[in-house]
Amino acid sequence: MAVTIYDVARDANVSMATVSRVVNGNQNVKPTTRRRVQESIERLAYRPNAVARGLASKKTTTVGVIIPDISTRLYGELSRGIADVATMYEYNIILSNSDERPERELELLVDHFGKQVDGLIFMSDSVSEEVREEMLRAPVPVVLAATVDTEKKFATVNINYEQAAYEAVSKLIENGHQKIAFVTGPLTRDINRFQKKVGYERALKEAGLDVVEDLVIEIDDAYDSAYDSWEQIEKRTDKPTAIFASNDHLAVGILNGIRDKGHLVPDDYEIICFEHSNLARIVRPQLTSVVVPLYDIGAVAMRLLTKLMNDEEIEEKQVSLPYRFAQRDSVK
Amino acid sequence: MAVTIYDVARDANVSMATVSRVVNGNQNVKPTTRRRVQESIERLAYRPNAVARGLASKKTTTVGVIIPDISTRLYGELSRGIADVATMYEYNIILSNSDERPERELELLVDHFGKQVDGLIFMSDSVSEEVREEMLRAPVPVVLAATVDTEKKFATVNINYEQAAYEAVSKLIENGHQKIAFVTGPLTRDINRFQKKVGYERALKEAGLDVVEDLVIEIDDAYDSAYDSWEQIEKRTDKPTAIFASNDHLAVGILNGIRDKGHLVPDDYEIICFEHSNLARIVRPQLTSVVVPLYDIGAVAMRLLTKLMNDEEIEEKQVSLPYRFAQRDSVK
DNA sequence: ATGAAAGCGCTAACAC
DNA sequence: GTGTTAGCGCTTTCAT
Repeated sequence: MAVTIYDVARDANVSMATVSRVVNGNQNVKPTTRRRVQESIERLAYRPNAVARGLASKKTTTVGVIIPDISTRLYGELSRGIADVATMYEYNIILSNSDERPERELELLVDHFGKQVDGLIFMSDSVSEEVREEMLRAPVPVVLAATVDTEKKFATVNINYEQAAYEAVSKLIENGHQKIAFVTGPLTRDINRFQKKVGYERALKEAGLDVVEDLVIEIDDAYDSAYDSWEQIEKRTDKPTAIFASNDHLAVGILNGIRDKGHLVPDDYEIICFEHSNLARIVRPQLTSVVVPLYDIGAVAMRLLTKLMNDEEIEEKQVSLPYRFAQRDSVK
Repeated sequence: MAVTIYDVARDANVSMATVSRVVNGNQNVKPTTRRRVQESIERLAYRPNAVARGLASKKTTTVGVIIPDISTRLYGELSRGIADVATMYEYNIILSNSDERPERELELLVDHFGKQVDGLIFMSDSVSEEVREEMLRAPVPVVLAATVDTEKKFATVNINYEQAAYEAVSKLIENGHQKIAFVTGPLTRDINRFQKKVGYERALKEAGLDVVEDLVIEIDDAYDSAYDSWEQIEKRTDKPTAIFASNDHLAVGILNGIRDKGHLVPDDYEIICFEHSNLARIVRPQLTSVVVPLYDIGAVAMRLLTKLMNDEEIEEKQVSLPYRFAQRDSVK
């Protein structure tokens, strides 16, 4: 049996309450008894049982993190931001992958709340009605990170994807392109449909260009899909001269597709994308892109959550972080 | 206040014990009362409190995962393997980043054990004496994943890095190279010093080649360091004609360094490396490499842990997984 | 098949 | 400044 607070109390000749006080840094303990208790703790190698503490205090110092897929660079980086701030505030993290499946997200929410997390950070490219309702019923604060909440009901941390997409496409238009493709993962995902695509179309319209549905190329969100898609795109009579890609691995797929066919970027085709990793700097030519501050989104989301958990006043629950453009070599 | 097992018991006109039985699927409940209890659970929206359950049962159905850095592809992939098997066996994961810092690893171990995890998976490129001792004292099973344990005291899941390095370097030798550099992250890390470097040297010796310390190029384990290092390497009078890199991002750094100077791979220099991500397939030329089954290492480690937690018989605690070579274009 | 009751290890009033 | 005591919400003997 592990040593408990009671064993320490007996050893130090004090009550459990006093031991509890020194363990929790309560000031109302005479220095001499504090020392005595600390010695007993040391000698017996006492380690507080966080589960018992959690039951008694109703705080677990644990937060839940529901994430689509931790093995991607995007969510790996985001998680690191969350984790570092969590460490700073002495929270542990229970991390679960949802694969963007609404039923799984729902299970996970119930599961995490059952584990009595003190708060939760949720990430997904779209939020189903059931998931939204479950989060609205949450017994603890919830923050959405890099996740679009069209109804503005939740605390969120994002960048303005719509505006960034608009600006990215506008650069391509300024360079004289008339036919610009938007290569994207599933448009069933809110972030693609209601943010990036909308920004893309707004840029086109404002420039007086036609919005051609055929130039919206919806594929699996994977490098290989993008690579393979180029062959199809190139065959078109009305093929694009520039590509706006939803993220960097898609962009690199297109880029390699183009180059492996013997064409040149940016001479024959220009490419711009959202950047989620160092991939954009690794490939040749390096990709011009919108740098998404993933780590910061995670960090700010976690910081926001700590405030919510402490019932602190929040000035603004919908945080929009700045992004920047990295001018590199895939756009002239 | 949340609804408790007691509320359900009163509502269904049974004792807490009976509610507990139906919640836990115990067969000793009359079907009619089972139904009645389930209806009450439904109506009151009762959700078991996992913390209370953990305190009473001494099982939290949570495992700890201590990992160097979740934002890297290597550990992201490894984690996903762990997480998927954990989900399969209905465990949650508490995930913490150590950045390979021994003091932090130690804190984390104590922290996780305090949270009463039922088991723990530990990853690190080297294991300090203090960390080793803490894990030996662990109150629950521990499995090392992708982590070298020279003394074979722990349950581990790995590939044979030494042999793989040996084979990789041998390929380069077969192609006629006499001066082969080993580009690696810090040699303070056991996996580099006692596995990969040893395999590299064994291949050299067996082929009757000199082992030149100058050709062991120890740098920060980062793309940019590798990229920058090429400039220095190239200046040497006794420069290598082939490179064996400790991992793919290092290899790509070297590759880009070489190409940006106007040289060709594999014509001027050949490169082979350990592969931890799809980066090796994304760059041009694609990298010939040793494919490390990261996902599987994670999955097998977690599976092993479940057996240990269930006191099942283990045939072999030191698991060595197969690896394979991907023959691509950076080696002729 | 069901219930009563004793904890699990700790926190948090409250009393002294 | 310190001790007493009543829970926190559940599991788990042990009776019946």
